[in-house]
Amino acid sequence: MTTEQDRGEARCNQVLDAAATCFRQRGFHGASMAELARAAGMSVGHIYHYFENKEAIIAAIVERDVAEILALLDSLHDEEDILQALIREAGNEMEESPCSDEALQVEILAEASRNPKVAVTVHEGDRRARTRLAETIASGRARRGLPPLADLEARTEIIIALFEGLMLRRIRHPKAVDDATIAVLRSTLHTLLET
Amino acid sequence: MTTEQDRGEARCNQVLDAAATCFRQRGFHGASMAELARAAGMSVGHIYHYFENKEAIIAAIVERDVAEILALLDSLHDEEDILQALIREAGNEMEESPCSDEALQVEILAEASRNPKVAVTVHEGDRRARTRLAETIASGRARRGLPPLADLEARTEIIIALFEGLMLRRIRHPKAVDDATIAVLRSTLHTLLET
DNA sequence: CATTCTAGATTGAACATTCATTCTATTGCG
DNA sequence: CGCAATAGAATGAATGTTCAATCTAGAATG
Repeated sequence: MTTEQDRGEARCNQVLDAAATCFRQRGFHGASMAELARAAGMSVGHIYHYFENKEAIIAAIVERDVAEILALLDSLHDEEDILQALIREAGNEMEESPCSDEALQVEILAEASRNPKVAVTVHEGDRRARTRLAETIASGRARRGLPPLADLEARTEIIIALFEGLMLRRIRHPKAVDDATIAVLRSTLHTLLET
Repeated sequence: MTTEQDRGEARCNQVLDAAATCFRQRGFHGASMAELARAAGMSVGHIYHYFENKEAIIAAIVERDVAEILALLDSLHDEEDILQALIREAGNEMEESPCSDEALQVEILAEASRNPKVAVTVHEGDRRARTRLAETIASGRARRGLPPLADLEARTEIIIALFEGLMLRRIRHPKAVDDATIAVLRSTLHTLLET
């Protein structure tokens, strides 16, 4: 039973991995099921053995994305100095090569703006993410012996906005990365996190 | 001749206004030409009298968007205190009702991430926008008697990231608007613009 | 003035293509 | 052998675009 479940799950992931690639390149509605099938190394008809329809695949991709973001936030708890790790990571994120996930992220947001089911997942995922980030920041400050913030949620919101804006910058201005910009970013985060 | 040009332009704008509405609701590739025609009050075939194909309509919408952003930046020059106007406007933007243009903005970015022609327009528009914003900030500081910034471009980049992130927040967390968040936003912008 | 003509504007059905999904036949495995 | 996994052609619907037919408005004519 476990082996069969594993195999089923592996096949689902095979589809989803392929779907993520196709969706990233072509968008949710530009990528056809035929393309997904090719990329997954599976027949078109067989995809429907694992997913009810294309919309179910889209929903699964969105949920996966939410889970990844939450896992990333979780990993911050392992850092000795959480605040420094956040600041460091922001700069590192900015230096990432542009072939990462902003295309898929933007597609998810575009879909959320017009598909109520996706919007629900995105909103719930966001609620959990910002709660977790707020806790993480509070925890990091406590470790540093800094006083609790009265405006913790507000600062969290602005920090998230900044991170999300940086992602968009990678589409609009892919060459934005330089030392000065990273320095301003880190200084801004320092103000938001450590003062 | 002028009247005919005007009529042609009016008809083009009729199509583009309708297209913007349909694209906002359904996305570039979810909205059909039949829907655009209905919304424009024009026959499907006649749209092709004004635009070569659907892609030309998409391109025109993107260019329109770029022009609007640049016009908005231009209007800042009329302010007595440019820096304060920027800070004030940021808070006002945040308070906007969520039925504004983030859906179309995100769709444009999604398209730019996978359509090279749109990407060129978006990149060029961004280059002009950030140049103009940097000049505006420099001008605002000069009016205040503040010293020029060595890291002007870097600060501009982070400010743009923040504005763009706020737009995404309207999709992910539509209820984010409260006084505390606006206060943090304005404080952050104060640091970036006025110190 | 009424009628006719002409050219441009306009329509929407037709067309060819593509799509998401279904379903029958085949394959693989225990 | 029987059942589950799998393939891919078939299906019906939807799409972007074309094009022949029709409409409209203004000029020309008697």
